[in-house]
Amino acid sequence: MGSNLKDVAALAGVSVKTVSNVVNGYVHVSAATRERVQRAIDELGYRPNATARSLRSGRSGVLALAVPELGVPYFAELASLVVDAAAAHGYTVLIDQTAGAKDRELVVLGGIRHHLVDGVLFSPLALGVADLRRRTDSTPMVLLGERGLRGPTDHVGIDNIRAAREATRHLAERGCRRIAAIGVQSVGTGATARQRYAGYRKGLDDAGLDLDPALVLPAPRFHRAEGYAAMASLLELPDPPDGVFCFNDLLALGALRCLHTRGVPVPEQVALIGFDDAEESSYATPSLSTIAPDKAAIATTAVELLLSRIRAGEPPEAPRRVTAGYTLIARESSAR
Amino acid sequence: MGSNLKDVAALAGVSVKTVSNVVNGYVHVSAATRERVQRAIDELGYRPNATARSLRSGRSGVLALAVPELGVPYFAELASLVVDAAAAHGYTVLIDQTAGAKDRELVVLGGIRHHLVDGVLFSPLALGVADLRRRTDSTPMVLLGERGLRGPTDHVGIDNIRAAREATRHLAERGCRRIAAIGVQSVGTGATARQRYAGYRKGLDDAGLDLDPALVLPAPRFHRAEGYAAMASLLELPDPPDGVFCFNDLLALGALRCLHTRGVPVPEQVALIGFDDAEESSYATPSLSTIAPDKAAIATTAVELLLSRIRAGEPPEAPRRVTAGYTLIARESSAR
DNA sequence: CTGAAAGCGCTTACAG
DNA sequence: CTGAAAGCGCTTACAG
Repeated sequence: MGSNLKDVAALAGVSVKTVSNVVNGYVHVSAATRERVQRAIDELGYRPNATARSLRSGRSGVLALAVPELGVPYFAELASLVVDAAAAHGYTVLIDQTAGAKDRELVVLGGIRHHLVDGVLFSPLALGVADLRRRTDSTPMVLLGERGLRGPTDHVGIDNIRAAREATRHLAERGCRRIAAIGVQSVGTGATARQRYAGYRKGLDDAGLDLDPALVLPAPRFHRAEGYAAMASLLELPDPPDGVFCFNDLLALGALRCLHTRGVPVPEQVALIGFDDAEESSYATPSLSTIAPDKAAIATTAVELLLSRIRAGEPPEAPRRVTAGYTLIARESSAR
Repeated sequence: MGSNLKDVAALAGVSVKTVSNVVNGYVHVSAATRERVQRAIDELGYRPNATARSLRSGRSGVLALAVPELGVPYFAELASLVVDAAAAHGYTVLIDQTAGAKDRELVVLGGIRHHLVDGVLFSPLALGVADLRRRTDSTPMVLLGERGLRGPTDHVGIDNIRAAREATRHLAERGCRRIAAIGVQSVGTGATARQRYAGYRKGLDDAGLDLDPALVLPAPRFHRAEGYAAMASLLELPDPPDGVFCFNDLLALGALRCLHTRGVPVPEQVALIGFDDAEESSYATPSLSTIAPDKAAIATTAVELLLSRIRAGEPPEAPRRVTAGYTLIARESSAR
């Protein structure tokens, strides 16, 4: 260990440049030289120093992915796809968890490990457009997920409003008249929740149903336990819902468990639909209807957008916004 | 953007060394100088170049975590804990997915991004002790998970054999007489599966039950679909099992869904226990009994072991093996 | 097809 | 308390 280009060059009796050429697979090296160099490399156990390489070249081959938490299946699945998509282009991914906390998201905006990261993929929860505008760090960045489209940054996500509207209408078409929503979030944050709520209201409208504020429950973290608790309080209402649109699958799975515990038949008495299509949703009993964003497309598109920014040396070009597709998957939880 | 120490030094009218001192928070800088430098830093928007810093210092502050796939909840939860544990020490984590494929695990052994990674946390599936012995890369490495303890590498995991034995006995104590196992894997790979199988056999012994090879089913990837399929074939046996020990929770969740679909009451007719304690297991209906490894302890211990190796400049010290704890959590799926 | 030299941006002894 | 210089290990023009 510890050998460098110079050692290899000395042993092979060539210049450093020639060794570099061999290591990087350049064409114009004679076969004999190449072999001699290769032998020296093997003998010394030489490994190129990625740090030195990236200091010189200005590229590290590392992307950062900042998400709220890997413990949430949606982000874990997305991370898995991003890591694979990046690997396909020779890039490695470094993970940053923000817990969706504003201060930690601002740190990401400020830039993590400058010059050690060629670009940033970011799924913010708490940040607003104003924060994005205030950003001074110039590392190329692409936003992931379902946000408002008016920011100054490249972005790939799905049309949340349309998808949520469709989910709500789906329940109405199955005969639900009192459709609850679980997952609204406080003002100033939660663009995702805000959009899904907007879609929910439009869906109600489409179906000629009135909004009942008693049926709209918050869930700051989109966790299972919040879905459980929200469902429990909905069931205590004098006039409980006959359908529930949960803003993500974890909330729906929590709600489902609550309904089981209380002996409420699903979908007969209460129908359920979620959002995200976590893998576990199709194994629940009853299996969970949901909106399935095209996560693979989101991941590959985001990586490609980012790499094109990196290669372009980021001109002050207009932000690009890509809308990925989604599918409504009707399963047992809304089959009636 | 693009300013460096030299620019800052010029603007502040001091030497590069002094700027470096201020940036790194050294004590022996006069307040006046410090402030002048800080002003120049702010004015230029100077950000230290992490790459140059690590080339010079020999430390990058980056750890690699290599796991089969983030899509599996156990690894996602572990990754989440590792990222947080590393962050607590000022380290960032880069993710490598191996899919549990031997060739890709060998790449990890060979070393990823040399010198850009200070140390490696590795959860191998296909590698054997022989592969570990053959390793020549000298980047500090710690193995994660539940493997044989005889390798040449630092390791932290739980006592799989004991835990699996306990799980099996748990079913026997609940009155199960024909206990199946889902999750055995082919020879040469799958130390985890092998150990859990060994524990299963001991558990049967403890309970005075005979091993019935017809009740032992393979599952190469530990995925939900495999659990479903294995359960389906177990139900077709002339003499089906009355209890099933699944080698992880995903298998158990797949089996559970199969039992629901076939109308088999759980735990009355078939009791079930899993392994890992994925968060979703406590929300299943019935909730899933399982072995809960102390994942937080595994993550923090592994990070600490690795950092101590990195700081020590890795002497050829004997490998350290840490056994983390676990709990058997009895839930509804085995309550009878 | 190959070589000698400069330099990426920092930190680290070495002086003073 | 501060400065001038060397060097971490590469790659990149520039020559030949």
